Amino acid sequence: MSIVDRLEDSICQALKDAAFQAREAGELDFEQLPDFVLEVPRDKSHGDYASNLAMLMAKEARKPPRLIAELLVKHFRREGNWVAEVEIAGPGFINFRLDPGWLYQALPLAEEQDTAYGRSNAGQGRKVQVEFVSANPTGLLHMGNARGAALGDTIANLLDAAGFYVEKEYYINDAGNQIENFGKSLEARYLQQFDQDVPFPEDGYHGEDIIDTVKNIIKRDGDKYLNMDSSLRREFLVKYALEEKLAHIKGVLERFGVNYDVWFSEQSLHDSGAVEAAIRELDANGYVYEKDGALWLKGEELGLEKDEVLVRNNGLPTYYAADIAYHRNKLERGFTWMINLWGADHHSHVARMKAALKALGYDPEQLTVVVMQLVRLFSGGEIVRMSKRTGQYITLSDLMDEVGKDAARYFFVMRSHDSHLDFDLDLAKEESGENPVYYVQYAHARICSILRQAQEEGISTKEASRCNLALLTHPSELELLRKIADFPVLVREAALALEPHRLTRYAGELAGLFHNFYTHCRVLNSEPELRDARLSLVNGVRITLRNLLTLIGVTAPERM
RNA sequence: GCGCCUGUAGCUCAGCUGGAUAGAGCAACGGACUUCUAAUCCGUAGGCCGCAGGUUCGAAUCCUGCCAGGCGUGCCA
Repeated sequence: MSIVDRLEDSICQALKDAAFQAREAGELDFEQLPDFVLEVPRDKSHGDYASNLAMLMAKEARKPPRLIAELLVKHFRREGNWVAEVEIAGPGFINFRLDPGWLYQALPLAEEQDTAYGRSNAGQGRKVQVEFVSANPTGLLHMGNARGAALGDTIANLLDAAGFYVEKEYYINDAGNQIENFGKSLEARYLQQFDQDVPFPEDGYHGEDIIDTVKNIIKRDGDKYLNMDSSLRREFLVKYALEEKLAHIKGVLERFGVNYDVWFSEQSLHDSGAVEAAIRELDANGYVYEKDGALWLKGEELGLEKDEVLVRNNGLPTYYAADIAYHRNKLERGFTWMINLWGADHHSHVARMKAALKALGYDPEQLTVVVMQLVRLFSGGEIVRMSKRTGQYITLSDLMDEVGKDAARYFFVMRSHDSHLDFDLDLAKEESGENPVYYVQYAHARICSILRQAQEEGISTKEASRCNLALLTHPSELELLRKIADFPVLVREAALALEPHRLTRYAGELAGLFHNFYTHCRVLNSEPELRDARLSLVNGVRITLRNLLTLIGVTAPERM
């Protein structure tokens, strides 16, 4: 448990005890304590913590909030919770001022836990799966996929740090219509390479990349597929192209710092009969009927807007049916929490997926879909136009060439997932503090520089617990300590909320506090005792920054 | 039409389960380098929190209606 949690728990407990004691003394009347909060006030003059308990009790106790606050304060016990002062303010807030001593505990803790600082056991080993990107293996990764990759990977990192057992998975859509389509497109490009005048399929894949793919095929196998039955030819072409595309996607994601535990093939669900089995189970549960030669799911009965097709009248199961089988498979593998990252264009699928889980007898709450809004690229203040029709777009690979992995990952995580993301290419390339990534990385590099020089000057680093940390009294030092102490709470809460953007926000704040400290406090030229305490502080910031950047998938450079 | 998301400073966005006087970064303006990396720091200015009601001690936050933008509303995925 983090020192912040411990502190907050003990103050809350003392508040509750105070209320019960007041009741015992016959001064206060209530049945049950309301759900009150203990929070950090915006305004520092309101102390380190404030509680609204007295105001919430006013109605039931039929006493003015300020009077209740007085009673609570009278019975409030300060032992063991670092509370130095208690005061009543405003409409009935109880404000607490703490002995700064509690903050100093953060440094020995961070130092001792080192790379584990920030981790917790909130998840208690619960088995969770994060499925993300899952782009069709028929093309290249675009900006939407890139955002999904950065967000998904960071969410997985967060959950891992919060004590969950996490597996990352990529669902390969290697079946169904789009593969059919892919085959037609490949075939057309293939034949075109031999100067045959074949029309390109209307809904085909226009990307230039598949022209390269067929060229590679020709390089390897020549005209082997030229005089061949069309369906057989497509089968060969698709098989080759899927392998190539998938290998490419894997490579790009690896370069982006994303490594999956499982690559799951949709086709395998068809081959194993899992799709059929899922439909049978839905049927057994009474949610399936036949109409117009197709099999339908009784969506309306499950709260959907309309019924949905599971198997088309041509006998082929829909993507939906396969997805139902897929999620059933996930649950059968023992995951009790499934997290999917989907683009906003798939949001209507969320309700359908949850309805299906319900129909299978599972709790829909076991699935959380993080829906991401669209990404717009900006360059020179102008939107970079992308065309799906012509296949002209900036890929994740291009983006990394342009701005680097660190900036790309940081920028994608910076915004809340349900907010549109304007990605400023110029800013991401900028090597200055205007670029939020550099700003944070620079703080880390500066710290490393100080520690390096200390070492060069032969200053031996002392353990935090052996330093006189009470010498750290400058406001910028206290704020830094407070921020470091908060880190484990931040990680836990960002994980449970599935909100990685809290990390980048915190990163900017922590780096800012450090830069401020840096200009106001000297480390190496201070008196030895103070110097050692500050070295310890700076080291605590280093550990926190490094762990933080690691969660985001961004490097923490020692020099810049 | 219906469903989901969004609307907060000039721009890009935070604001956790409702809490005290609404925040950050950038842009603007004014300052700070003999001293551990100026890729930095400090200060100033900037707001009917889309609009209108409601809930209550208290609303950017919850509810309802409206306005604006995005996405969706296939036997596509």
